[in-house]
Amino acid sequence: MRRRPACAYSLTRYCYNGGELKDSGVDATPENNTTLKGTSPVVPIAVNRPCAAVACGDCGVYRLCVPLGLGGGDLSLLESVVRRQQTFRRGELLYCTGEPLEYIYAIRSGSVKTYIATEDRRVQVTGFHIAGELLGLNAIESRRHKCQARALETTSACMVSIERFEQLAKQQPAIQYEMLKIMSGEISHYQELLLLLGKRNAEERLAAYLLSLSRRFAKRRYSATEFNLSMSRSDIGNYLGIAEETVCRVFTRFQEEGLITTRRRYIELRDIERLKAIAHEPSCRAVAVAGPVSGA
Amino acid sequence: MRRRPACAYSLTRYCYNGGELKDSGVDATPENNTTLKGTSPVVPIAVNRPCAAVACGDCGVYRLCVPLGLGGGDLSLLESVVRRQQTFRRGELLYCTGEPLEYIYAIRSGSVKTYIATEDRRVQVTGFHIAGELLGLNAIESRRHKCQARALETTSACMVSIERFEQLAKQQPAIQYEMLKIMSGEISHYQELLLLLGKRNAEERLAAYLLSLSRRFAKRRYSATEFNLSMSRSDIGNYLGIAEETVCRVFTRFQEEGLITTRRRYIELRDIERLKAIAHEPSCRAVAVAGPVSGA
DNA sequence: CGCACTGGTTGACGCGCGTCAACTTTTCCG
DNA sequence: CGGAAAAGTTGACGCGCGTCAACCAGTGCG
Repeated sequence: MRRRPACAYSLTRYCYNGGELKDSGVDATPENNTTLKGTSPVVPIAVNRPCAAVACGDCGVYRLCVPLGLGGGDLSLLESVVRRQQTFRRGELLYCTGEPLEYIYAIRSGSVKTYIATEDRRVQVTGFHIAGELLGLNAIESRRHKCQARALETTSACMVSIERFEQLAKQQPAIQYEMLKIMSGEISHYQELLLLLGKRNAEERLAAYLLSLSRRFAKRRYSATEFNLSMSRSDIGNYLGIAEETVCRVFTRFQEEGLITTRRRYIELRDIERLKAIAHEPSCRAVAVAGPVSGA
Repeated sequence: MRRRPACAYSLTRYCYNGGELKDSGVDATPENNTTLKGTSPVVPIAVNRPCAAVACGDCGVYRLCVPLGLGGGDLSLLESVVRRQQTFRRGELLYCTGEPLEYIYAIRSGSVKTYIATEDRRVQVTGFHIAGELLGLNAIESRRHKCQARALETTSACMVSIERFEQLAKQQPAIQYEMLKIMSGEISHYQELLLLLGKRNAEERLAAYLLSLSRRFAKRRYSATEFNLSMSRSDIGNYLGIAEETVCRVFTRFQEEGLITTRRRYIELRDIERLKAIAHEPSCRAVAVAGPVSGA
């Protein structure tokens, strides 16, 4: 019952500095796509870029604005709640475990990872968040952040004061209800992730991961088939519960099979259908759509 | 890249009938604790029992009632929303994936498992829910249930009409805010579970699992050190992402080490401190408490 | 009472993937 | 520009745990 070797070595592996980095500005973005030798010509549009702020209509907070009737002109009510966006550089913390909850963050551009750290120096990345997504929702209960959030690249976020938000929400149940819906969706997301971690092997996890990213980019009007990963192999592995080396190996295998093309953080999905088959995707959708249907 | 054996065999393993059972009434509850030969005498109080309804003050819905000022006498407002409890027998479904969301369930006694099933016949148990906990929250966004909920034993639940609840919530933002908090807590719970599935070995998972159950029972005024598991080894393994046989083996090892005593579904925690050490529990608490503190 | 069935337990075996290590490529910064 | 550190890649090796299978212990039913 004493510590088994499996854990002893984990200690070194997950002894993690939290990804602290000197800001290197924009990373790995193939501004110079010419570095890609021999692969298909890169379509010059729609690849996700840092610093390309999404339009309000593509933004996660949009769903919070609409019920206030702010879709059209008057933004003054919302302005009173939203503190204009702040920019975080790569490696900067948005918030830290244990800190009192002050803001909900809505990412306008860039990307962020959230992670929890245990005292024994292990880390679990709990999510990657891209433009249009919300951060900090799981702190509402305890009033303190339960994870760290760190910018993976230069990131701009709208900060919604939780205090003012609550005042507003008291007058406007609709806005709060939208919030409920977002959180409900988040719970479903985590449940699917559980399935991934509990029942899938490395290939299935990575295929599902790539497709999930693809879908989220598509929703934000970025290309669904080629994008730059802002997170390292190590972060991906940590998130999916597999070793960094396994991520590499599977990516290599995928590439040999013609499923994807990678060059460091740039990735292109070349056979989405087969990726879906590996990830059991059709199944998931079928299940979601299935079931007896009646009104409301 | 073609299906690997690992998955092929999984198919049989997780080909699951969903736990359908003829109702056998109360299961495995050692009414006859005399069947325990040679172990320490069983304390006759406070072991969790099926059909022992919790008091309102220990119930998860209590937090929904208070903001309405119903703590004291007038329950009429709440009565308009809560449909008096319904009883489900072991193996019965409370709701099914794909069904339109009609009720939020508050468990008054008994226990329920929730699980998602993929088309390829694999199953992931996403949670066990005991008296005082809420079910169905993750369906609010999609208006359809995203998982199945099945009674593990005879279970009584208060059913809150989601429609009436929403009407009420429109007039009473406070009640909705309580809901937000509950869901926020649920998200945190899933994040911890992710850590468990992604970074822990079988012993760590099971130790954490037992302690989590213990804490939840204690919160509901049941014994924290001895209780009856209403779920099978197979369900536990599924939930924790390990094989049923591994659950058995680890339980056996724990027992040999004097950490627990088990006899089928009855379990007694005999050395909570060492269990916590295995589960890295002190760490978790330390982290939760740590961090710079200021007001609000 | 005895058979069937479900749930739980234990042993044998082997594979997926974690670990370690060596190496390459890219990025960083004086 | 040049050295160092970080990130990524690849190969070798072995262990934790999943799988298979046999068996035991309750429980229900004819």
